[in-house]
Amino acid sequence: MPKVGMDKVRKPQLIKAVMQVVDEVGFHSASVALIGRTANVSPGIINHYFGGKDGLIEATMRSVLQALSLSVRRELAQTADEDIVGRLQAIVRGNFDPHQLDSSVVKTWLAFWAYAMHHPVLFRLQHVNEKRLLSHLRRELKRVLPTERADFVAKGIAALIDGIWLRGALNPEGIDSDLALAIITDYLERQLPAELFDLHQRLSA
Amino acid sequence: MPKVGMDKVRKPQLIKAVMQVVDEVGFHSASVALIGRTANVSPGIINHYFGGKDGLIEATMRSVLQALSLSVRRELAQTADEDIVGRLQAIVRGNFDPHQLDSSVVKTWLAFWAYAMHHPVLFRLQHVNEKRLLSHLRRELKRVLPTERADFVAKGIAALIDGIWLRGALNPEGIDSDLALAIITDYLERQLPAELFDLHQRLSA
Amino acid sequence: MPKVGMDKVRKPQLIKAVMQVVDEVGFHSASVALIGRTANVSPGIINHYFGGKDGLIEATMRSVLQALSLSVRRELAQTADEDIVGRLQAIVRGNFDPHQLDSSVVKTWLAFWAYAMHHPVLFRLQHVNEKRLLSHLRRELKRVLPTERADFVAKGIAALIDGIWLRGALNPEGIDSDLALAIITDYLERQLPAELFDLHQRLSA
Amino acid sequence: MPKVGMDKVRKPQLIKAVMQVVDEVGFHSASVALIGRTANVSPGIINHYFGGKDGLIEATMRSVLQALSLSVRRELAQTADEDIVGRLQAIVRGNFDPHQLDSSVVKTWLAFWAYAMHHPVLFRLQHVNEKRLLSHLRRELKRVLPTERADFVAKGIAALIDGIWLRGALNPEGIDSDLALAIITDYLERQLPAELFDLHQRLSA
DNA sequence: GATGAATGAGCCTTCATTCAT
DNA sequence: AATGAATGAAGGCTCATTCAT
Repeated sequence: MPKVGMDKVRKPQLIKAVMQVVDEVGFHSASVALIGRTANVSPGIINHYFGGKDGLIEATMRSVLQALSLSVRRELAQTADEDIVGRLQAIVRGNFDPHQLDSSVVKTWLAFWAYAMHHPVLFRLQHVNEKRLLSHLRRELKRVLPTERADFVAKGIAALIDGIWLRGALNPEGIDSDLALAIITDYLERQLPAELFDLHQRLSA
Repeated sequence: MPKVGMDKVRKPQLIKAVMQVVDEVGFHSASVALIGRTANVSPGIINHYFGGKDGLIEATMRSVLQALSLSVRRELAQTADEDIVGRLQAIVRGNFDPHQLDSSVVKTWLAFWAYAMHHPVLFRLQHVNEKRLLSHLRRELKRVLPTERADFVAKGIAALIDGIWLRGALNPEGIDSDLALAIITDYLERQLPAELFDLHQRLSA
Repeated sequence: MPKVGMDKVRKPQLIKAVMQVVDEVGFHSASVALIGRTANVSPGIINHYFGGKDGLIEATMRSVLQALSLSVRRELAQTADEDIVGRLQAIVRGNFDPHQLDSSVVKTWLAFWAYAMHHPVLFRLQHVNEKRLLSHLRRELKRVLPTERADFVAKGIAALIDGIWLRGALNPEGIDSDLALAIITDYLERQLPAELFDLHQRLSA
Repeated sequence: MPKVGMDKVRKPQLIKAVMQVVDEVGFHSASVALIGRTANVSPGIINHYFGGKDGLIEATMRSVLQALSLSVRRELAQTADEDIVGRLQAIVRGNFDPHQLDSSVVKTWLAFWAYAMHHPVLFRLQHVNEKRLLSHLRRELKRVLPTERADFVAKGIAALIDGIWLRGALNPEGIDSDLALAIITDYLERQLPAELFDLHQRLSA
């Protein structure tokens, strides 16, 4: 009697194990045997569900990307459409979601970037993700800035998000999401009309 | 007597080969056999000069870090001490030196970050490097901003530098150093007194 | 489900292959590749079962030691407790058991000794073995000789056993176990009271 | 101006280094690089003087064999021809010469035996050595015992010599040459006419 | 669906040997 | 005579993958 729907159980279980192993020993030491042991399954099963190690790696990367995308969309969904400052901050908060700051997720991201450089599928995935952040930011900024300026500021905010994230990831003290929000809000205050902040104040109250 | 002083020739030759291989096939496929072949030497020589693959990797990382440090110092040396804006821009230019934007260097940096997470020696090296950027920025900013504010702005600039660099590295179109300078100069203009820019104008003329 | 209980099959199979290879090409040429080929398994399996070549070597040495110990105990078990001469001869016969004279076993012993000098674990194993022979001999001799004399004679018999064995191992004509028994029995006749031999005669009849 | 007669200096120097290295790290870890370093010469020189590692090993073995032969001959030369017991003891003393009990010599012997099993040249050398001991013993014994008996006793003495030597080599407490002489003298007393010992007493006085 | 024994290619490393100097 | 840089084959080991159960 074969258990049905084991996909739903095994796949996330293994993806989580990959991140845990990457956290503990690094991507370069993440063997199928170790991942299997961490997930309490046999190494052979990875082939069964993912068609090989590469499939598992790819699925893990997709999972990380989706989690980020979900975080941002969840934050945006909770913010009024008129509150442009709030929406920009929501995008920032989504990128600094506690889950994204988890050690295993952070290390998986770092490994992901290095790995993606030589893996067309992952590279494209990552590029889509990168453009999505920019597109989210631009959408809001265009409502209050000329297109060209909106592009410019969007790139600034995106750089601040990724830069703060990266520097925190490489720092023993970790990522300080409050400081991230403070730096980026300060940036916004100097780029956007003051009225938007008054509006934001009123809507948040 | 055998050839002497080959250290000076072989070590840079092998370090360069590492970066070339990382560029071509990725860090995870950079075997000593391939590195040796790329450098036109036998694989065994790596042990002779670096005591093993790890020694070569470490030496490569140190080389990359030193090159960056040198770029920044070179740019700073060419800028007048009174020209605070110019000095901040020099730091930015140093970080976006053409050599740092070379594909093989970019990929080595990415690999370096992921690898350093699980390699205490490299982690410390990388951390020193990270703090140095902040310290360079802070030194200039403190001359015109209150300490606390200088710290805050230094973190912003550092984040912009690393963020723009990272996003460019992950982008098929590469890193646009002119745009980087524009974004960061724009940031500075909104953080620093206008007189500093007038002074900069005069000194650069 | 995969085949279970292969330990019981593979381990002795590989240990036997080690001895065969040592016999054929010598300890210094016994590579895991050759051992694997001899056992008709892949070289990787040695890691699976023994954790590495050293583990296999160690297991082989233990096996050789245990076989010797077993031979002696088997011979002793077949001899009446009162028949002291018979028991001493049983110990000798155990040491010259046909299995111990097999070319592959002989060469493994020789390699073992040289190797054990620089391998603490094996050295201790070998030392325990060496003391056990002495202890077996002493136990019987003390029943008919003063303690000090029993010690002295035990050392003589042990030396004769090992000396005859060694000289036979290094001799193209091999080990002559009948001669061994004759030489040692002659030694005993000159060290022990004649009545013991009369008793032995009667009990053997 | 090439130095002449360096053979006389370099060869013994390297042979000694082999034994020292075998003592320190074991035969299986005695690389030419390590031997060269120990002898304070470059690794390449081994080829120059011995035509390769094997030549050096072979020369070392020959050296060990010759030293033993010399020890025995030296002891015999100091003993009166009529003193048969004394001459037999001289042979024993030669075999337990302090130089033969040196740790590096002991370990070289052990390695030698294991290695000789698969090296025809060394095997023959070692066999000649083995026969020489027997022949020395037999020559003396035949003067007082029937041929067949002399053969038998010679084998007993040879076995005692090698057995005591081997057991001492494998024992952390080392080889006790006084005990060796005591055990073998005891053996002789029970195999040879008492008058020979009286004669020995008188001649030694 | 799941196991883990088994494979064999590929890795890093060691090492005897060669050779330009 | 002597060096030691350089080679490249061979070693032990790791690991993704396969497959009988």
